[in-house]
Amino acid sequence: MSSSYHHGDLKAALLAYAREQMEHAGFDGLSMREMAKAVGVSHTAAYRHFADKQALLDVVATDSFSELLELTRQGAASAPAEPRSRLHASGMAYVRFGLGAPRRLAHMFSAMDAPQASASLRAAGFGLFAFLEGLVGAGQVAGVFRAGDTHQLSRACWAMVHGLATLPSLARLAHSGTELETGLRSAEEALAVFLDGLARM
Amino acid sequence: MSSSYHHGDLKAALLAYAREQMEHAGFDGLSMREMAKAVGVSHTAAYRHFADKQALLDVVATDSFSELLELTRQGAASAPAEPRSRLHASGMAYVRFGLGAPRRLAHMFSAMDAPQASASLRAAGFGLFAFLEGLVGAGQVAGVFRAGDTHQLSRACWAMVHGLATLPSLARLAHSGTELETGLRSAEEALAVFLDGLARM
DNA sequence: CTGGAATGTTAACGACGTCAACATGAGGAA
DNA sequence: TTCCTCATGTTGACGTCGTTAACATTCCAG
Repeated sequence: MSSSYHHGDLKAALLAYAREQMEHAGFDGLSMREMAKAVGVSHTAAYRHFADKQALLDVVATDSFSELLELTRQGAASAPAEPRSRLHASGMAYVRFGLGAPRRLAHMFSAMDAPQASASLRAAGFGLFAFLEGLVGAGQVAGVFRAGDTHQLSRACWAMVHGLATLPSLARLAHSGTELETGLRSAEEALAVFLDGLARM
Repeated sequence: MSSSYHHGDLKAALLAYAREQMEHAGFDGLSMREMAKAVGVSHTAAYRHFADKQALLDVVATDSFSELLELTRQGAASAPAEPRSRLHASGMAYVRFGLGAPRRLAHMFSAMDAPQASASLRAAGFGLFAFLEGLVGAGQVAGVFRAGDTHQLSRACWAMVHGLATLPSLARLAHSGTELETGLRSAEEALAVFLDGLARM
């Protein structure tokens, strides 16, 4: 029967495995050879679909940016149609993503600030920022956010949210119990502080 | 003469080289073998001073936490003796460190959230947080910061600052010119927003 | 002065990323 | 159908890496 000399959908299988294992892998943990074996194919098979390891991981990062954009969009959409609530909701969606997939989030950014980052990866990251900038700008137009350079304020906002999503390594350090719940409660409070500052004075 | 069978201060030389090269190294770039060669010693010599590569990098991270604590301390000390100014100054010192050594900062946190992180590494990270928490608490006692769980507020504060220090990968993405200057200006504004929110209402 | 203890070297092993050469199969052209 | 071609997968090899074991050299305490 030789059910499979050709795997059928090797590319997708590799991406799925990489995305899933990225959290469990100790450091870089996942090697080309191990991924190939896990998917039931011989090492170097992946090279028919990806130029090298970096290219594969870049695609994971790109897809993850799209996923995160979608999550923040849904967050905003499911909130009251009012700037502060929308920004809050999409920020919390971002934080939830980060708490659920911390290593993947870290990888997304470490992949993006590499000089060889692909155009599509950069575009995906920029798309996420653009969405956020739209939310901030809308609040300014509505007169409920402070005036000022929208780009700068949006960067500040991203930094706040990204810090909250990224930092909970420290929650573990600070002897907290339930990691996820603690992280979310902290994020709620921090965002409130920031948004109070963002409000027009 | 055999000027050097024994290097003299191999441990320090390795740490210095690793700290210095961490920024230039592409990915993990720096290998045990390459570091040994650069320092003028044969591979495996490092194993007389460090259990393994992770141990060496953990020491770099630990030292960097101490360095960062010292910088934030100096920042606070050189500011007007008033809570907001002190918090602002030490936050900016943190951001400056992050803009100057982005990969090292990233490494510090990736090292710390590893399960095998050494006790001294965790202690160094916690010391930095404790210092920040002291600044926030002082502001609350003085009545100029909003009331609330000091621990939570401090986490929020750290997240803000850490995001600002970490994110400028995006500045590059957002077609900014001078990376460092832009990052610092953004950080100034973002911190102002956050601190306005932190102020007692 | 001398014999460990500290430090450094050489040689080797297995795992890794990647390339080149080869094998297999799917699908269109005759 | 038959055959050809190209996409896909495999095997084998090379150089590099982290790490260990066995050996060499130097320092220092007795």
